[in-house]
Amino acid sequence: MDATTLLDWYDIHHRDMPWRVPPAARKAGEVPNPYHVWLSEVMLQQTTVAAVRAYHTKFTALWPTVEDLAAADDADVMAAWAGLGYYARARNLLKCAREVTARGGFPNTEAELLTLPGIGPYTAAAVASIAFDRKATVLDGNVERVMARLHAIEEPLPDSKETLRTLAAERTPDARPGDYAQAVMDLGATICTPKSPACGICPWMKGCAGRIAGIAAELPRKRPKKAKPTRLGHVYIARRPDGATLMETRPPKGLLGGMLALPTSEWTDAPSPAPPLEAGWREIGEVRHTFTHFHLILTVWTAETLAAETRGHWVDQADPGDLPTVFAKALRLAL
DNA sequence: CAGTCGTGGAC
DNA sequence: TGTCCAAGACT
Repeated sequence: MDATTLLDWYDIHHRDMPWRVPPAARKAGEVPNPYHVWLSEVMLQQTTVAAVRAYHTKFTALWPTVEDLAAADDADVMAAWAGLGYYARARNLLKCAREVTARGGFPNTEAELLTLPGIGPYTAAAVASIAFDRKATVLDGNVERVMARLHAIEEPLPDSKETLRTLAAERTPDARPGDYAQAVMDLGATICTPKSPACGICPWMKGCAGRIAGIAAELPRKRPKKAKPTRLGHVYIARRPDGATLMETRPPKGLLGGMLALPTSEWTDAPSPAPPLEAGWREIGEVRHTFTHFHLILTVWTAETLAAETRGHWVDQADPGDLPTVFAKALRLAL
């Protein structure tokens, strides 16, 4: 029921990831690459390991060092991030890479890391511990869940967050803080899962108050969420005879900010007017997509050519892979 | 502080 | 099909 028990479990059940140094290699003196660790932690924010793997591999191949990333074109980085979601992360990733490069490398303390763009309390603790072996307590969704169950905390999130943070800090060991941080999160991801936790094989089952009380699977409690509204709009795919597609770069802030996109109408609660048919627009179907806080239904229109575009620019080889998913869906419908 | 900000997989 | 949710940050 202590950190050593968990580290023993981690030594056996460690999961390989492209950015990780396995515990055996770390004990032999191998040091993590801070750039790889930072990149992985930003990508992993609210995102599954399965989704991150390919993107992490792609990014380190395109930009092997943080200096390479700092020198990249914004549009190339946004295109490479397309499909991973939460695009403010990509914008902050570039800002952070440029700051780190300007100051000659990553800072190696939690407090200094916290001052960088896109690095909040979780990521600062994760990079400090994993990349630099500093004692720091990570508090992510996994750790919140594990602590809530171990101590049978019934107060709902987010009210209980600071209590959970204190409990997590009390358990953090002086030795192997990086491995420990990854071990707690792995425990949450593989054993202490949100639904039907595998308490029977948990290295911390002895003394878990939530398991003993029979309420582990119900924790952590959470305040009810708001319902998602549905918004409606139109998306326009204009193609030239040579195959070029009219696209635009979205404004630098807000939803899908800075991303390459197809032109659309406003997205409203009530249906908006269809485009004038004399302009040659043809309806080819609809696309449904759900964002974090609303559903979206877009009517998809195509036209062979427009006399003169009023906005955007022509892209010769439109690639759905360079677009946020909602636009990739619409483009695939037209192709 | 509560709202904003994506996506795909699990159930 | 709908709901939940994943290694959160920013405003």
